[in-house]
Amino acid sequence: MDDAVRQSLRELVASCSLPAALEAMGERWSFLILRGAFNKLCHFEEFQSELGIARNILANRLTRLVDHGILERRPHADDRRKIEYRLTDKGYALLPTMVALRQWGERWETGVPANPILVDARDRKPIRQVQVLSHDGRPLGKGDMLWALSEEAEAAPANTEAAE
Amino acid sequence: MDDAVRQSLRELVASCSLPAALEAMGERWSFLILRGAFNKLCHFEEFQSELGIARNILANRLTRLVDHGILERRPHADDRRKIEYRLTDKGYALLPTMVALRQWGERWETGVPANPILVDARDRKPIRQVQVLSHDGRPLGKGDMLWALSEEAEAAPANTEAAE
DNA sequence: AGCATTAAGTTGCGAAACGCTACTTAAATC
DNA sequence: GATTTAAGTAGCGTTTCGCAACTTAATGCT
Repeated sequence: MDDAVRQSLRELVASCSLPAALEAMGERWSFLILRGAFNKLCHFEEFQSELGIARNILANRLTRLVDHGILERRPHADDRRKIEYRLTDKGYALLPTMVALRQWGERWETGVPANPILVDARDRKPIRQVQVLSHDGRPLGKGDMLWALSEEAEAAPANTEAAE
Repeated sequence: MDDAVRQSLRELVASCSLPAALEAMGERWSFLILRGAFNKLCHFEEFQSELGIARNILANRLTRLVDHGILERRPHADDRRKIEYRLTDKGYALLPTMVALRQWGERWETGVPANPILVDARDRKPIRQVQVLSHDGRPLGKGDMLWALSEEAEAAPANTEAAE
């Protein structure tokens, strides 16, 4: 690997937002708490008993996720002891990441197609595998992508299919 | 939340493969090492100097990723000091997860569309946002999915667009 | 009103993971 | 043969994790 390539890789790494994402979601339990929230858990004690996580760690993770704007903390109106944790839009935007990770685990770790499975609420058919797609919808595999400066990139056509 | 719902959630959690995926990829540095491998890093010293990770931790992560079949360790033929770490198919299968996480970070953490960007190698147009799609390609958002026993689910039609 | 219970944490402390620096080992190069 | 390179390993201090017990405030029970 020559120096020019190495240098461009270093720049690439510097401006990558993967570290930023991991700063928010990279600690132990963060994704499992998120999964819980997707599954309609919203109280401290629910998370604690469902996940079996230590209480101090749970408290720490919840405040962190709130600080990052992934969860929203709201005191319950009727019972002022209770506090509800709810996903924000930012939190919901992690759905593709979580589903992709789960699908990978199903395919390559547990091996089971798992029961229950996620289905489309409208027709109850199983959802697709999450994949990386080109602008016109072709699935992209390992050799099909490269890095380009945004100046070099072809102008992206308005996505015909809805964006996130 | 009544007991029936709670119970079904507990079963759901038990058979979810997210914990299995996190067991393989949930530790600090794992995703960054994976990103490095996607970017064609393959030697110990390359990972170390690009990521700035401590040597003992790197050694530990590499052997873990090899043990999980995500990376493959192969001694170099010409120079027997060198060892190459390469992604296996199982490792490449994490591409959607990684891209989804990076895109989320771009959109919600760093805010920058980042430079360089990932483009389709064929036409150099930016790739799409990774999203969860129904069997027929509709994007699915927060309320559009539910859990179903595989017996209950409608038979999935053969995916017209290629699977992973 | 007084006591028990519930919800959401906090505290203390031992165990495990992390990070830094220096050292080792084997192969290649000078 | 001496030096450099590649890939680790070892020692040790710091941080995070995990468990159990404790606290605080609101609610419910009689």
